[in-house]
Amino acid sequence: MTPPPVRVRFAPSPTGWLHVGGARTAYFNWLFARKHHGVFVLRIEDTDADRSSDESERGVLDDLRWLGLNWDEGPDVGGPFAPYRQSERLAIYREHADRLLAEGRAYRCFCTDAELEVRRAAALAAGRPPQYDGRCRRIAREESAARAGAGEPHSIRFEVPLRDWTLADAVRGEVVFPAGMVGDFVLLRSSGLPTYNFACVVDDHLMAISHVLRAEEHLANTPRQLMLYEVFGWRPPEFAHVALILNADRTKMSKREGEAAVAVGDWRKAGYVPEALLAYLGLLGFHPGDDREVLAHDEMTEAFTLERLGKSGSVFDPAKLAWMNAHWLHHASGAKIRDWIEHAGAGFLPPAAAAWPPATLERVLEALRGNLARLADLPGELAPFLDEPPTLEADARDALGAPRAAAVCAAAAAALSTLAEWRADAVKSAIQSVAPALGVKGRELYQPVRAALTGRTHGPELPLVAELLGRERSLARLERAGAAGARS
RNA sequence: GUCCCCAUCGUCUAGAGGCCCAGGACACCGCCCUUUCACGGCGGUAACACGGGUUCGAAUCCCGUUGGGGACGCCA
Repeated sequence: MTPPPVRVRFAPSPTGWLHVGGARTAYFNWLFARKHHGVFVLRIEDTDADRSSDESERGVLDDLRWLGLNWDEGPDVGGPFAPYRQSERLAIYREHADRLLAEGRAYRCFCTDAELEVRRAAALAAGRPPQYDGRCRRIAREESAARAGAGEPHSIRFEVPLRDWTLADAVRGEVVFPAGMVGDFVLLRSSGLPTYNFACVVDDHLMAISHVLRAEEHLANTPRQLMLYEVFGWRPPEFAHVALILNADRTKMSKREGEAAVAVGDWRKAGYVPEALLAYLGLLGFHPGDDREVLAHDEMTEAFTLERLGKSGSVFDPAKLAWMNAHWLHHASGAKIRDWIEHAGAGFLPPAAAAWPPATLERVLEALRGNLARLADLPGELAPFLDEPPTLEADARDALGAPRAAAVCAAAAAALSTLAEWRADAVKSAIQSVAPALGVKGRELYQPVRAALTGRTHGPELPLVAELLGRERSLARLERAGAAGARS
């Protein structure tokens, strides 16, 4: 028997922003699809009418696009199993619920929220599992139909078979859920909207999903889903439950005071690049099997297997993410960084720099990349190339105030003004040529020059900076520093 | 409370009975490179939760304890 084609899905609920845990789940699914030349489906689980919003859906899709996790089928691009928004599939769920009702595998429940809440609280207080007691099971079919016909609000509950359920999970192995673990659960709410477990199973089956990779918090849902696959006579997909991403105190990662940002959008706004975020996330709970610590998408695709997913939760470490981001920036070409700026939102690039010819911008970015940890550092690092005169930092003011600083700058300006060609190597020799006459070298020579040229005492290699600054600006800045010293 | 899951350096992890008095990465600390900040290179501190088994031999297998987490909803 040939295995079914690989079809995986990411199924966010549009009730907020995209969470880094969701991003990782989406990434794993995307990788798995790529690896097996399968299909990556995006399905919107907007069955919680109160909490779902169009704005949130747009935000989640936008973050996924920013991450570069493109989907083959979804609400915006369509596909053979459309629609991909659960709120547009209500008739399908109703039809399947009716089928179970007719077959006697489900029943109408007329209990109200208030009643259920009271019983839940009582059960908890008495130390019993807070599950539904199944009382509406006993309502006769005729009475049930009559009450429904009279318009009495009701939900449809699944009649849970009392037996053990075994899940063969790709990550956890065989997991047995003992009988009685779950009570009769709701399939269709009184509002007509389906619940998660029901809609999920119906859709996964109808959309021919072959593998479900999702967070471990859904592990306990799986027996419910297995029950539904069985009553419908459907073959369940393969399941792989990925361990959670945790806060520093090892609780499930959530937005809290003093914790790392959980929203993908927050990292985006902070100037992180999508490849770096995914490279970091991809190694939380997954290991490629060798000592590589930074993997690009192609390498991850190649390495990715369900067997190499870990079982225990992983604490999210912002310091390592920061390192990962800096690493990507340090190794990127100027063109790549320009790409990121364009793609990640142009907000990080000062307008004056955006107006440069692309080639100029790329050269400057390539010179600066070693000093960039985040795209948000761009305005600061570009400032010496934009401000005229450059803003003097405190250290730079001190460097220019040093005994021979003004003389060095004046001499450097004189030497540089004779250069035939304005290139980094020539600039370097010219600067060095003034050293013997003034009796300075090393820091004493370079620091005043750097301070005069950039307003700072640190930054990329000095001759390169001078080359990028250009002859006019460099000479003007050095002459100004030299003259300032002469006056004092 | 009940059920399920998990347990190696501070953190991410390698490790599928001898290759491990435990390897890599981040962070931290030294040193080197360097005009500076970074980058890079070299080195260092730092872990098998505990107790019983099984075995010639256990981080690795089994049992228990402890700890942590997740789930138990007309949320997903």
